[in-house]
Parts: sequence; structure tokens; C-alpha cells
Amino acid sequence: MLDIRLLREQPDAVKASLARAGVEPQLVDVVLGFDEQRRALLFEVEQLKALRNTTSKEISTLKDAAIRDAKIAEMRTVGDRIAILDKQVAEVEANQMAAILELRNLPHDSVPVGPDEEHNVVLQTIGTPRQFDFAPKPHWELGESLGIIDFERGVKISGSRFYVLKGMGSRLQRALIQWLLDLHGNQGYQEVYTPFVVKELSLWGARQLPKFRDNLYHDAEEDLWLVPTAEVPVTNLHRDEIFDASQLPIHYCAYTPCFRREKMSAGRDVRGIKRGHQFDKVEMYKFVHPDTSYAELEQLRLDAEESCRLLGIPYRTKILCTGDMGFASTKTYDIEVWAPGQNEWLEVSSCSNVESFQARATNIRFRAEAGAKTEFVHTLNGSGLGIPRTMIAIMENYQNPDGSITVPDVLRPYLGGIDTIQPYTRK
RNA sequence: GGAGAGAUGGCGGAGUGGUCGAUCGCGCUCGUCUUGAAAACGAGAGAACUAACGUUCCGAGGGUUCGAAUCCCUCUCUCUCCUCCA
Repeated sequence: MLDIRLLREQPDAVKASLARAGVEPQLVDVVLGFDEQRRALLFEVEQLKALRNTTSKEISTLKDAAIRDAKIAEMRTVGDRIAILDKQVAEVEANQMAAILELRNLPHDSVPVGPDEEHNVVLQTIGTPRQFDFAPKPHWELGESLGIIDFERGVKISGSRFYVLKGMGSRLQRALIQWLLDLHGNQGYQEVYTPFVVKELSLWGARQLPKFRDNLYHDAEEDLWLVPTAEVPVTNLHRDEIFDASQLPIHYCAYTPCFRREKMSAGRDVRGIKRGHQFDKVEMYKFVHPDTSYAELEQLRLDAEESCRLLGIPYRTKILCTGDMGFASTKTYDIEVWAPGQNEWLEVSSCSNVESFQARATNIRFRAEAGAKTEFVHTLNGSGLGIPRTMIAIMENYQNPDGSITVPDVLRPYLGGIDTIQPYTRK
């Protein structure tokens, strides 16, 4: 959520910034129109309340019944007027809030301008794609022939976009989660385990609502929502809290499954485990001092890249253009890994600075020094990493001609020391 | 699921219609004392909007009243006991 004062004081700068992201800027004027109405109403109603407060105190000291009754009668009409104005204020406020929540965050000046993903800029490509002396297979073929991914039974149990991992498939996923949490722990992120279902308020705080309502699973009976990313519970961890500056920065990592209805991408990426309704992810999240948030973003990106590097998978880093960035983000890096079997780059991480966008919506503040005015913290989030796509990259990059998969060195201790994934044999 | 109790400032806990944005204790900050610390003593401090005056906030929402932390209604949450369950 944007700062209303920023809109009030620098409307043209805000509009220009939104225009860079391809957003029609009229909404700014709508918000400001409500703001003006609201403040005019507040001015009137607050004066009346001041009058009522002083007069009410006066009434309690009045001895003369006639004067007293006259004052009470007078205040009764004032009270009626206040009730009407209060109602109007609430209405205008709700309209203003609804309008300002529609506004996306302002892109940082360093972000390239462009309408869509075609205008994202590749910053670096690390690692050389392996040269195969056989035709590399896509992971769905490898997974089925090894018996570690079962698509048909996933669909039987839960429908399309669900799959079952078996044997070493399941273990590989578990190993990846644990290895990533350990790695990020060593990078200074404190591990947290959060609920996987949240109240609606938490989704507003992480700014998933109102925009992504159609992508969320909702339990109507309990009015709870399945998390689409760990970002949601972790953002809300410190809702309504005020930090001392000395407590910042706070770095967390969290594993959660993520649940997404994927209504927007119906029919896309239906093959394999690239885009399921349920997938696992390890997420990194930071609460930081505003002065450091862009330096923290660079480090966040390096920390995510580190996991790709250690896995020995070719990857590239992109900076997203203004039109392709997420709603809440001011600057986003995507990290993509190479998947030779399906011949494409797969997004495994998205690292964003959202500045105070979520902190304002969740009321997370800090005090620069004792007695100082509170300020909103900046928050950042980055995947580290999305598990299924990382599994795809491992399977496709490390595949052997016989269909087996070599286990990356760093994961071997997490898989009982084995070096190759072979078809299951009963013990 | 059944029965009961409760929700007040960082924490504990007063406050049952006006003098309450709220007694007090702990904790916190600053000062005095001390080589330093502790102790003692003194002073200070809630949040939001506002240029300011002022307004709002005692779980949330609504109501009664000239006036509500205090009375009424609804909701949410927490705790205790029983039941059930990993």
C-alpha cells in the first residue's frame, strides 16, 4: 500500500512512476479526491466533537437545571450531526482505502521500463549447459521410468496438476528442503515454521488480496485460506509490532507448501511438475532498515544464486522490467535454471524489495533511536528455492544415458550417501 | 463438541457513567551517587491523523447517553475444566 502523503505531496511524481509500469494514473486522482473529501469532513466533525467534549464537561458541573437542560438539548442536535458526519467519513475512508489498495508499488529508478516479459534484461548467465552425447529426456519421462514421479495416480487422487512423488523422488524433495534450510541458516536466516493456512487479514497484509483472490484456495467453513507462499505467514509474523533499530535487520527462512489454483494459467505448463496446485518452496524474508533495503536485495539475490551454484546447475539472473514485476515490488530479480530436457529456462527464484508496501499494510514499524518517531520497515522476499523446478533441473542436468540420475555432491549426505538415483528395488 | 472465566499501555494489574489516555508495580530511558556496576534517590516516556488547535484509540463492530474503558447487543480471540485426537 502506498503512502497517502506521498500521493498528496507529489502526485505528479507518483503518476509518472506508475506510468513507467504501464499503469493508468487516473486512479491517483480518484484517491486524492476521496482524500480531500475525507479531510474536509474530518475538519467539520472534529470541531463538533471538540465542542461536545468541552460542553459535556461543563454540563457535569452545572447546578442550574434550566441551563443544564438547554445545553443537553443543544448537544443532542450536535450529536446527531456528528453521527451523520461520522458515517460519511467512514464511507469516504472505505472508498479511499479500496482505491489506494488498487495501486501497485512504484518501480525503482534502476528498473528497466517495458510492458511485458520480453523487456526483462538478462544480467548474467553462470555455468555452461552440459553437452549431451545422447538426447536428454524431459523430467516427466525420467521420473516415470525411474518410478519416482507418478502423474496418473496424483490425478486419480486429487485431479489435474497434482502428482505423487515416490521413493527417491520423495526423498530428493525432502533432501532439497533440508539442504536449503541448512544453507540459508548458515547465510544468517533464522528458520521459522509457520501455519500453512491463514486468516483473510493476513492475505491483505501480504497484499495477495484483493488482486490474487482467484488464485487462492479458501475454506469457506472456517474462513481460512491456504498459503500461496511462505511470504504470507512470514510477513504477518510481526504485524503491528514496533522494533528498535538495533533489532534490524531480521532475516528469516521458511519452508512451506504453496497452494495455487492457477486459474490464470489454465492449459499452460500442464506437463510434468513445473506448475502444480501444490508445491514446496523454501522462502527467504527480510525486515530491514529502509536505508539498507537495496543492499539487502543484492545480498538476497546472491544468497539465492548460491544454492544454484552449489547444486552445479547452469543459471541466469534477470532483472524484471516495470511491466513484468509483481504488484508489490519496486525491484525484482528472477533466477532461472536451465532444463535441458524440456529445453527451457525455469524460474526458481524471484527476489524482490517491496520497500514499505507490505509494512504499511501490516503496520510493521521501527524507531531509529529511542524516542524517535516510528517509521515503516522495508521488507524483502526471495525464493530459495522453488522445489519442483529445482528438481526438474537436477533430474534433467544430471541424467545419464540409462535414465538414471547422478546426485549432486551437496545433496549426497542428505540422501544416505548414494550417488545415483536408480529404479526402485525392494530391499 | 459441552461448561465456565476473561480481553486495559512492553509485561503484570487497578479502574462499574463525567475530574480517565487511564492509579500502581515491574521493566525501559536519562540524571544524581559510584573507579565501574548494583542498590538508593530524582526525572521522563503509549499510538495514529494534524502546520497548529484539536480529534481518535482500553479485543472488533454496533447501540443507549449531553457524555462510555465503565451500561446493552453481536462477533472474534484467549484461558480453565470435561470430551476427543496425533
